[in-house]
Amino acid sequence: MLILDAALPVFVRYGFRKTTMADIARAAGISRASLYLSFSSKEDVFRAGSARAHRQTMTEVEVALKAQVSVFDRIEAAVTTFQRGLIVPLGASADARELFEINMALAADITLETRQRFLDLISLALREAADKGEINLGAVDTEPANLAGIILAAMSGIKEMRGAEPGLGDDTRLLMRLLRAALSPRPISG
Amino acid sequence: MLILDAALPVFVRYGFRKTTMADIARAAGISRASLYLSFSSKEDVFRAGSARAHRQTMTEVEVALKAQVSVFDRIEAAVTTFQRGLIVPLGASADARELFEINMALAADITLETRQRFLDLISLALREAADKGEINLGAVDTEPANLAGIILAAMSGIKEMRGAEPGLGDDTRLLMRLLRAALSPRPISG
DNA sequence: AGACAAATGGACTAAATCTGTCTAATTGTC
DNA sequence: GACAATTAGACAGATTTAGTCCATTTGTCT
Repeated sequence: MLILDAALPVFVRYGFRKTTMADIARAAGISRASLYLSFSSKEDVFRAGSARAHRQTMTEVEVALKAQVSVFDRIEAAVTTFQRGLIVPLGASADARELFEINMALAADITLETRQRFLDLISLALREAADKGEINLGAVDTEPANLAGIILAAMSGIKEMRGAEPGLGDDTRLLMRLLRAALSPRPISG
Repeated sequence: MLILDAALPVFVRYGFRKTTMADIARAAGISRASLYLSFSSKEDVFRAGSARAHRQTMTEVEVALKAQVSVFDRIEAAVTTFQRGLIVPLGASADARELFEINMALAADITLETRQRFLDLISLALREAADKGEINLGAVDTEPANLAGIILAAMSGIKEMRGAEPGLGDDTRLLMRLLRAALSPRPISG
């Protein structure tokens, strides 16, 4: 949807409150009347935009998890994709907090569903890798779902602390090295 | 003035229209009531902020023109300072056009005075350099004021075309090399 | 040309927001 | 406690916005 592609950057730039339907229509290159033919309210635009971004990002995440590389590389790619699609854009906004709250008020279901689906996909990847002997879960003695939960929690924690700073990528890579070292079936050094 | 230091980034971020007195007060860490103790209106805040930025930048420009280096280096430093203080910040705004127009509506006098003063300073530097034989104006057969005018015009033209792109600095340096080559008393190649 | 659907400009009301002003209460300082 | 500075909060009036509606225009198809 072209309108949503135009609307999301406007929300990111001005925040929800300061963004008007006229702003969105202008950005989309249509009239305000036309905008109301597609969406019934500003909340509606935002909800649809959030849903679109979540759907789009998850499609990319699924692609990343299908690549013919190690499970670590696939998970790292999935995490990076998730961050770039749903975390960094919000962090780049001057009104990140407002947008987060509005998103939770208007599109909590989509957001929580997406988060859960991301968890499931990571869990599945870990479980399959464990079955193939690619990784060794015995060393950390836990279920794939718990590991996936840790990864997601660390991601949001890193985001919380670093905001839109460049260090975000570094911390994420460090997290991935940790995972790699902990789950590799053979000792790293010896 | 702390309030103005806080207010200007807000104007740059949201534009004049979308910026409210509540936004400015919040950014300055004071109450809206207090803000009205110092300024009588939003226009007043903007005007004072513009004046402050212009004054501050011109002070820096004067310092740059006093350095003990070649007239070319002094002028280049002055131009860079001018750009960094008054051009780039506006260009970084999403509402650059609105801010420019508002500035011309509310603070045209300050802006034009500053521009004229900048012209005079550059002219003076060129004239003094010519008197000392550091540069040769005969090759271009014109007055220092005209040369200064060209420099300022080229600056605004470059800004117009490149916006906030990184190429702005490159074009400016090229302009300075041109100036250097044209005014050097001895031929560059022989 | 004529028929048809989609998009538009513009008008409109009600609700929300913002401005600028004011006062009583609060805060911090001497 | 006295004092000045700052504040929260209320307020009226002006401006902006949301959401709706319709007559007109635009573009497409036959």
